[in-house]
Amino acid sequence: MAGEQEPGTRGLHGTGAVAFSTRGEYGVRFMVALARMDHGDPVSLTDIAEAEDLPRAYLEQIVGSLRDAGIVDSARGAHGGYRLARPANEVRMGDVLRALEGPIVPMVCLEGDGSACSKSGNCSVVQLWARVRDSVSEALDSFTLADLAVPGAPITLKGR
Amino acid sequence: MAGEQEPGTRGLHGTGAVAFSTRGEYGVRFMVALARMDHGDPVSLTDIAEAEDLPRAYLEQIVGSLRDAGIVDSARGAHGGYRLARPANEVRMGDVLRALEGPIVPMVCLEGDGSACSKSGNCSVVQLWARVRDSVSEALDSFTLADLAVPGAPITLKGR
DNA sequence: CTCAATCCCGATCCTTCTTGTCGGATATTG
DNA sequence: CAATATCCGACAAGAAGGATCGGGATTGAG
Repeated sequence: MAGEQEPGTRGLHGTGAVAFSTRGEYGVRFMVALARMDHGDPVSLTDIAEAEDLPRAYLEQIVGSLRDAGIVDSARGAHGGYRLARPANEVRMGDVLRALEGPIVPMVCLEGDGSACSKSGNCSVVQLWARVRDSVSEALDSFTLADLAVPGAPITLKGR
Repeated sequence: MAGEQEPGTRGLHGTGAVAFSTRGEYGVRFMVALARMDHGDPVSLTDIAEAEDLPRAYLEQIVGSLRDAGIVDSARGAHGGYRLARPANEVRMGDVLRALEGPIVPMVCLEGDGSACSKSGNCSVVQLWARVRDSVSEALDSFTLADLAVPGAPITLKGR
């Protein structure tokens, strides 16, 4: 019996700036668990939710984003469940996080094509936000799912 | 002139993940404006709020954090206002953002000394979040206020 | 065919955070 | 003292986050 969780009990994840929400946390934990449990047959959401002690119904919503992004495949019906759409070492964590949380956009003025900023062109501050955005993307993409799913493996750093 | 702004109208800044709030945006814009206007005498909040078209009362709260962090000095009374506590080229933007938004903590398990994570030690995912945190800090600290406050923007088209 | 196991999907709900506003207290200058 | 500022705490509307719920659609097994 995974203890019932009350709504809005947890608050935001990460007390300060640049925080990912539980979508990011739960989704990543789901992916890691799936990568470990995926041996060919689909793994059911219930199994993963229990293994990771996550609210099943909520996780269902989150995994929908991963499916829509083509990161996992789903199979309906009895003995259905989820599988990795690609080998774990071909799944960049940046793709996972972007699917879960949307684009990495630290400030409005970087949205879309950048036309949102009225003073585009002579605004020097935008370079700061752009640098942050690129740094986060690089950091996330320097990990693959395989890096996180292997139990005892030392993390080998790529890039940088 | 400065049109009244209604509460909660704007929403979060940055549509996706890793977004800074308006505290970060307004605070940085305040700092840049102050750096440009600071010629020895204190600059009043009203002047800066008007120049940047920001809600004055709200900005007042935000600037309080900068004062508490020792990033700006304040002078009360007539002809009072704010001054940079240090030269602009000694003010790292990381310090500014941390003062405004709190510590850079992408995920709860990194809070404080890291003891918040129950499975600390054998959790490989924490390294992902730590990398993100460090990347953001480095990116922010690679800029000083002087980099942003210079009038001729760095990368815009070069005039003469 | 029926049934159980699953994924799928929309609606709803409560809480917390964000984004302000307001009114007054306090300090400083002239 | 009067004018000008910063300082400070309380409060409020709205958005976003974090889930729960109920049912619908699919599939495999007996």
